[in-house]
Amino acid sequence: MATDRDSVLLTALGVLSRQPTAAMDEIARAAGISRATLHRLFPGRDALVHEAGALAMRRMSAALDSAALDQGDPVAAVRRLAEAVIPEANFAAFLTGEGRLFEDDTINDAWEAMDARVAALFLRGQNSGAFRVELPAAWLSEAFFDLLAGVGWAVQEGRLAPATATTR
Amino acid sequence: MATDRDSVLLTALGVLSRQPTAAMDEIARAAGISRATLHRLFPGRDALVHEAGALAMRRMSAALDSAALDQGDPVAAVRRLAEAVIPEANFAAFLTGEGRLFEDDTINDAWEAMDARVAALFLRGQNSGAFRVELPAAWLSEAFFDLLAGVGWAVQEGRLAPATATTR
DNA sequence: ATCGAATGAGACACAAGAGTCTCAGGTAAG
DNA sequence: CTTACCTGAGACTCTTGTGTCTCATTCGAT
Repeated sequence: MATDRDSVLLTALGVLSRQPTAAMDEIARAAGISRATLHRLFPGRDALVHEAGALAMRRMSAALDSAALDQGDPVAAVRRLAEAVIPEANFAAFLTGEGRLFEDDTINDAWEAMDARVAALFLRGQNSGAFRVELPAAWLSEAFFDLLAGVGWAVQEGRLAPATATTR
Repeated sequence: MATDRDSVLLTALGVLSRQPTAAMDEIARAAGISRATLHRLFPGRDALVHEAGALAMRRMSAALDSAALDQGDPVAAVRRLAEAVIPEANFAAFLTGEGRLFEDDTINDAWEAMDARVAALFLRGQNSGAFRVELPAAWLSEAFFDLLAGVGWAVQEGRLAPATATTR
């Protein structure tokens, strides 16, 4: 886990989520390194965005882990989920915006696994009677990530600073 | 309003919402015309995406018009809104995905006007006691468009065919 | 059948970005 | 101090997409 690569990936994430067509040049300058070293760290643009996506996915998964979705009251779990995941909203925005990433099986599977975990939480809440049952849990999960990406966009455009939760 | 330009714009909309970096070549072939005529219709790529965005915005505005948001029961109005606008969800997905469009004042203003109309509906519902007041109406509007774009993405990726409403 | 306008196909130059390479300068370890 | 390694800067090639042009063909109207 070289911290250097990760720090470069984080700034790349920031640049690319604002401008998906940003050139390697701009990414390198934003990261404070030269284009040459950027190519030394990552063999090409594809590898860069791929690893950036993987990092974003790892961060989101870690956020889900920290929320302990399968424990305690479902309502409280959803609240924990929101609090844990909203700080990472920009990652969600990047992932949904960079559609090409879902051509990759690894990332696609990871995303579906996340989706399944959130859907399981909603399903648990529905079974326990805490949530409404009009909508399938899978839709609720989908909608949750849509809203999360929306928060990410909103933060990027500067019309949101300290976003908070309140769900359902 | 020459229908030919519009039909080309519609297919361009379809291609670009799936792949924002699609080349003029692909767009032309998807529209069944040659690259030359595409350039005869639209002076350049910028003009094409700009007009496509304007068309998408016109369609969404028309959908809002048909929903008569300021009349009748707020709950029924939201339901009408959803039914009118979900068929145009792909346009919303395109607009939110093509972030560069919002550098244009015309499109930006039109979007904000739409946002304001929806926010006004939610505010009206809140004032009449039909909707909850925990969330600002502006947030509800924002979230509504986020979900709409999400539906658009979902349809494009084929995991949704006859999407229906059910809101709140 | 003829004329005219629009279209498609292809060639062309131009620009931008990606990827590679070399070389000079700086830094840390010995 | 010296050496080995890493980095930045710049040049270079290659690819890709854009925009423009020309010319032959086709389609429709007269």
